Amino acid sequence: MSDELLRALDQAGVRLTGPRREIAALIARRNGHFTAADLIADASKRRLGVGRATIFRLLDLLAEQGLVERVDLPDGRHAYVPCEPSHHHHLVCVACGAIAEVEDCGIDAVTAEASRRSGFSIESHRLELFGRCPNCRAAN
Amino acid sequence: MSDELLRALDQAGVRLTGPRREIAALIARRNGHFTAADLIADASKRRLGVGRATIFRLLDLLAEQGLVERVDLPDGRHAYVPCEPSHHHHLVCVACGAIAEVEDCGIDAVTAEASRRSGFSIESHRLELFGRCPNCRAAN
DNA sequence: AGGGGTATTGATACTTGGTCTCATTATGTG
DNA sequence: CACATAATGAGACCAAGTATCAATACCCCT
Repeated sequence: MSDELLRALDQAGVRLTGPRREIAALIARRNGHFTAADLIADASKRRLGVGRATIFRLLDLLAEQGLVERVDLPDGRHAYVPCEPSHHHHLVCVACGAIAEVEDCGIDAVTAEASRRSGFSIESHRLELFGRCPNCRAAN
Repeated sequence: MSDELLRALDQAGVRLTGPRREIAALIARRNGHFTAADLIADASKRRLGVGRATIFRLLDLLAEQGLVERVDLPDGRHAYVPCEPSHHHHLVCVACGAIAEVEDCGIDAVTAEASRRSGFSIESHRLELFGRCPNCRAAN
């Protein structure tokens, strides 16, 4: 539900405005990833009268809070996925767009090894995994 | 040198045209990553008369051959990095833009673990590491 | 070496994803 | 309940990339 997003925004000290509530609801009723264009289309379909800019602004805010994250799909498009604010990575189903989160499962060893070999100090990383979710596998 | 890029393009059966040679030379004389805009600026500074579209088209071609790869920088911009065609990942220096390549060093274990936990079958992944190269570390 | 089919080119228009500005409106604090 | 201030929507703008298309340049063939 969108309550969770709204609660977190409230925590963050931003105003809980009408448009923000509406956009949060749009995000909540999608599952898996979505693009900014999806939200814009949803909003205009329902004649919510919220502006393009407001949608992008809310996405920025949510991203700052770690409630949403931007992933770059293999085809070059960008999508946003709602998620927990802790550090983690995403598994994206290339067939249906479903998302799963995986917490760290050994990446640190990889970054340590890369650091050792290259002499770089590593500050951050980005890992995205693409594949097929159990449902889509079952459906062939 | 740009010869390597040109040779590879020749292998791939594309025509070795004047504009392509010139753009390849521009790429070769950069080190580390660059954006399409960088190349466009280079080209116009030297009055090469090559069109915007041609630059993007060559980048596509090079990307198809795996001679160049697109990375998404942490700030959201896109850059291209020249690289070997084998599967690997990039270490990007956030200070100077230098690039190092690391071959697989344990990622497979991570993807296997993620797959086991989530039930997804994993087809591909993208890993980018950001940090500081030895030079920039030395320079504080 | 030269002709010619075809890949490639540059110009330009367009699209997509996102940001900026600014006058108007809504929020929540006191 | 008033008011300072955050947030909004409209629309211009920007950056990165794609599509179209007539003109050009490769390079294969002989």
